[in-house]
Amino acid sequence: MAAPNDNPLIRKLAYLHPLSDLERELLDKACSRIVRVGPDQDLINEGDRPTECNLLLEGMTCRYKILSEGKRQIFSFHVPGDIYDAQSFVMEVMDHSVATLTPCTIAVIPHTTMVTITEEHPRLARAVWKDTLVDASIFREWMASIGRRSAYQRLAHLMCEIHARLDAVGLATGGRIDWPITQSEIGDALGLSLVHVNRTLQELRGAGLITLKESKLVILDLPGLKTAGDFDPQYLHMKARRSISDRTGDASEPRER
Amino acid sequence: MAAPNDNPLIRKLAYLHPLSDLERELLDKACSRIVRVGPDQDLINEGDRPTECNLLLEGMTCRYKILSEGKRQIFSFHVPGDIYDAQSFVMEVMDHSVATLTPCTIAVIPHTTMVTITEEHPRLARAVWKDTLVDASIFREWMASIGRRSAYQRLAHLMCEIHARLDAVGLATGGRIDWPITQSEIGDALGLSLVHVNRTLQELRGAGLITLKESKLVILDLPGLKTAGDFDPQYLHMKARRSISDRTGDASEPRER
DNA sequence: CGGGGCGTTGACTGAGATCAATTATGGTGG
DNA sequence: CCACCATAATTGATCTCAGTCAACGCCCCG
Repeated sequence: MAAPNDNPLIRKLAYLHPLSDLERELLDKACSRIVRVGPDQDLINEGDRPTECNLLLEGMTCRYKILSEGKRQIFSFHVPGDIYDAQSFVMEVMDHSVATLTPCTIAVIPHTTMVTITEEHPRLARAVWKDTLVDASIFREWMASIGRRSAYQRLAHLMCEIHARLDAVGLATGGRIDWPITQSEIGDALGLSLVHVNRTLQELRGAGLITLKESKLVILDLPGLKTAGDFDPQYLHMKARRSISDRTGDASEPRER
Repeated sequence: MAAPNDNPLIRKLAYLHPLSDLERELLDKACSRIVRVGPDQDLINEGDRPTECNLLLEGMTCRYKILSEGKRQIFSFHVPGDIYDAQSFVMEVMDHSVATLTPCTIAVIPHTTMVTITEEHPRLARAVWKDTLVDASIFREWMASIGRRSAYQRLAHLMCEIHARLDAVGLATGGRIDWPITQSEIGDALGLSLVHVNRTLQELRGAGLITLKESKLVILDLPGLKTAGDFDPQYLHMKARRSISDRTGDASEPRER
């Protein structure tokens, strides 16, 4: 966890916004404490007043809220490089919760450090701000999915998104990605019942677009899946055209898991 | 449009985040050019690369996206005091459009001004940042509505939200607010068909919760409507308990349309 | 080897969509 | 002041996608 380019946050922010060496170093130093957490653990709860931000280094988390009547809505899934609670740095009280889906490795950044860094380095503040705005853009796209797309489209769209985001941090091997999300969680994310998710998944399999078993999703036909999901990655605001896995000169050592 | 406290943005930001007199003055100066626009006009389109931000002073606007198949999803409605395109200052390309619902008065703030102000006044930057995060929180709540609430709950929830936000800038007279939103627009915001919106509105009327005609919404039973809509205003991150309309010293002239 | 989590399947139900008119309503021009 | 037109609201009939209920199988783990 030492060399700046190892840090997936830096990789991602640099992707959104150019960073100087000084800025990279600052960011890297900010991540002092590293924590490991098991699966299905709450990291933050609605109503909390956090004093630190968390950067996901490994694993997957989700944000959610429990409504009255016990229904759950999942707002987003998070991949390495995401500060899934950046908002806590600006807003006092959490209006939703965050939980792990898998075992996770998390870097902790005290708010005090965030304040110092962002007040002294406005460009860095903008980079983090931009990251929170990309979040908001993703929320909007999900809203559009839930509000106006069919179950089949929603599933396909979600898969394309997760694939694109994992690919951006080098965690997609071709169309193959980790998929630790249960059908019940997919349902709560997409506003569907678990039964209907199951049936829709089978449609996607039947159409030859995907394979999904043992928490591994293989996208057999990415263009087909994008079409099926009405997926246009513009809302993710990723600049580069080539996926990170294409770049050979980048010298971030390819690490196997 | 001269005296700082006339500016609904300053009123709202101060509401979120304490501001110094210097900061208030800076913000007020930033709003140089004032524009008037008619109803049902696009202000910004998906794909645009704006060079200025817009502060809504009067009227109501919405953000939306047209999906393939021509379906529309409305992401939010905006009331005076909202910088409905603050994100354009940080992200180059618009991923959605903005349109007026009513005739609007808008203050234009060049990005260059925004950059100067926010880089020199990090606290102001945080105030605007916070505003964009409240936006994101609202998106999440809408997502929860569309994904997990019934049509009846969604309608009630939306009405409570618009009421709360208008009240926060002094534009609610008791339970009475302007409601320039057509049933078709409600449908596109809440993921419902226009026909079903109509029927659900009649249920709300029948339950004695509201009255709605001639673009005026009267909430007859606010606690009842909140219960019906599962509405908890925490997600709006408003600090004050009292509504602005309670404050008598504020002297914002009651203006008829 | 028993139990809990996850996935799968079938049968039935229902909230909300769609289709198709019909009726206000609010301008607009004569 | 009134005819006219477009937009918005309303209503009825029908259909369908997705939810609910209820089993059952699989697999991992204690």
